[in-house]
Amino acid sequence: MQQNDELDDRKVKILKAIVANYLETGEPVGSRTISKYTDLNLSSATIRNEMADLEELGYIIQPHTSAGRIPTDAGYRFYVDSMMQEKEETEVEKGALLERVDRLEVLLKQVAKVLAYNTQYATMVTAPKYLNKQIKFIQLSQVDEGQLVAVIVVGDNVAKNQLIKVSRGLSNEEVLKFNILLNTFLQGASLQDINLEMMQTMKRQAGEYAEILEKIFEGIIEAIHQAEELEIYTSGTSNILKYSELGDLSKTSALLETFEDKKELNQLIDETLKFTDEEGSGIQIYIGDEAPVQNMKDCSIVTATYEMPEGAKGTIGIIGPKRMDYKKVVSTLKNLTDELDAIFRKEEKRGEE
Amino acid sequence: MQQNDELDDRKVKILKAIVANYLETGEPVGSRTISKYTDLNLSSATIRNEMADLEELGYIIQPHTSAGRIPTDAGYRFYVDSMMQEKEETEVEKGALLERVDRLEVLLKQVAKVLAYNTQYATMVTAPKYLNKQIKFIQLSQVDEGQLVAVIVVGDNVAKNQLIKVSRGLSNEEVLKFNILLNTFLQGASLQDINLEMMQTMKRQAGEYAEILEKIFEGIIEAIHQAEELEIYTSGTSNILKYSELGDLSKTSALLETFEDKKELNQLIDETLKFTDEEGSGIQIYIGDEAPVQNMKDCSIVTATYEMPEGAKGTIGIIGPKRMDYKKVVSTLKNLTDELDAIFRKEEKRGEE
DNA sequence: TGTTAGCACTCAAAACTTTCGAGTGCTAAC
DNA sequence: GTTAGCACTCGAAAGTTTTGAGTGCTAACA
Repeated sequence: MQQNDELDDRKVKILKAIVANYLETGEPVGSRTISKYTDLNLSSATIRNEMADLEELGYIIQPHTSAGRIPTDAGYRFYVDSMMQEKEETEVEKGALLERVDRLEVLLKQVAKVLAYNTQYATMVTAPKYLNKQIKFIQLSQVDEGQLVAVIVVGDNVAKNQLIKVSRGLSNEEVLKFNILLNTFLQGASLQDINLEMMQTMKRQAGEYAEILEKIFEGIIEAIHQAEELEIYTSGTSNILKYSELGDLSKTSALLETFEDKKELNQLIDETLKFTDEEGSGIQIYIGDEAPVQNMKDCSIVTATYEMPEGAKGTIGIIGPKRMDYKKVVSTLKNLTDELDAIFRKEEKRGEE
Repeated sequence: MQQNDELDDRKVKILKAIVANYLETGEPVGSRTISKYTDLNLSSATIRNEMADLEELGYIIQPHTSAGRIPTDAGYRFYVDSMMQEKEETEVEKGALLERVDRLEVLLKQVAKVLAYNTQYATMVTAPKYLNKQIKFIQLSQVDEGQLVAVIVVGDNVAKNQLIKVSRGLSNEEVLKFNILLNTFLQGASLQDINLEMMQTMKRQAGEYAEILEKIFEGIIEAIHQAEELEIYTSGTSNILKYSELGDLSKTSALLETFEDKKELNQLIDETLKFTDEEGSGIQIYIGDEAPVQNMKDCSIVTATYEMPEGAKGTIGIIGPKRMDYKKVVSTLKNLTDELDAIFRKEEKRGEE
């Protein structure tokens, strides 16, 4: 059992018992309950004394006189920390969670869904963040008289196309010339290389085709966006209703909006990716005020990081009430990232054959 | 003023007043209120008699003895019908709702957002449903050693690409051969033409490249999906909390799920597109049980159809409480579709230059 | 000195009661 | 046909009582 500067073994045991009990029941827990709940064989009076100490130390609090105690954020934090140290692998039914799917997008949506279903909380999953953002390939082709398609491959995995309408058909020769121009300037260019000056130079050289070029640029800019801006998939947002202490409608509403808008979730993801190297498991827990998103101050967030063979990293997170089943959530999350890793490794092998 | 088989002018006037008043206040409306509210100059007692008749006819109902009356679905329906007949153009602030954007997807997301913001209800917008679903163009190119990209253009507006990893690089010649094979079989093919038999034949001809072909097929299948399966953009779902008679958490939750899952919304869209040709305005209103989606039985739905120059049609809808500001919603919706139409027309001209 | 039994006290939640008033239906008179 | 008047209904709001879980303190005990 871990030691703590201010907590002796007995207090630790009692605190844990309080938090565990509160997680289970959701009711403030009283001294008598703990007296029976633990194997300490202490009377309720003794527990009361200890509880008074724990309250003074800021780990638990009384919602009102004559009620039991509930954990403060610090109390939750203590509980979670010691839980993570113990690392007792709570076995959750494993495997077969994910169907085999081919497209990353579909897979990730499924991950979010499965996780939401298993935990009954709101979940989010981000696509992996690619690091290599060079333009690898760019090609213009004629679909038919008056319509062109530009294909741009950015980095290792993002391909983007842009349909372009033109007033007249181009000859094969013209298309070829165009492709040479594009490749000369853009192939291998890193995205920040593409600036206004370069665009101007290209336009000059393109002469009468400047207009088409303009549209291709649009396509490129979008491809950049897609490569940079993380896709975020959410699921189970309606679960928020189930745990949000109903009554405070405006907070619930704000939280739902955060999920709909998704922009704010980026903050959360940046935060998680920052810490991902340090710890092995890559699992992080934010309790209450620790959350980097304002609207989640009343929630707890558990996140995990997964990694693709190429090194791209993504985040999986669940957002629930502070009073959540941390053990189950953590182990479910672990399983899921393991499964993901397995799928990616298989995928890689398949590609190499 | 319209005539009705069972309602004389006075009853019509009273019914309308009841509905209008209830929409405003949300409170059951009593006889005294109506007596003052209308210009009929009748005492509350007379109104009471009329109200008793209207109740018997099923247009209004008393939530409990000693309360005022509220409209039934039939009452709402009557009100909405006569409102739509009158066609009084309630002027809502017009124009400048939509920023100019280039990509359809971005535009439609914005439409959903703007509408949600203006009405404070939940909204959904679908991408236009294209009718022409032939494969128009298909091309394979080599990105680099070991990676190919296949581009498939379906119909007029959907381009799809698929990255394909292969174990060895292909020569230019090989790529060329491949393209000839693909185009021979697939170009101009309507999507239902592509069947197992065709795939088998192609695979035989492809010989050692069968594996690559397999992946291209995957890409095609996805392109089909994307062309067929409507993208649905939703916004303002958190507004549901604001009007859902709070207390019935499970219904609210179910409704939120419907919006998250989106699959069920398809039913609604199919329904709206069916009726779109008949009426000029293309605006339809579903009240309560009229809704084709189970979870919306307690809501009203107002939908409008917009049309792209090529004839593709899409749906815009708002989902709110039965007690919604129909006039405002209808005119906002009209404005928005008008604006959309304008944008598309401009777009078309731009392309033709 | 740490533990415990006992007791007075607190206070939210639940259950019950009272009051209030908006609204009704009916009847009789205009 | 319309209206004034009146007894009646019943939900909502406000107030009251009861209940019981839980506390803190004190005094006694090992």
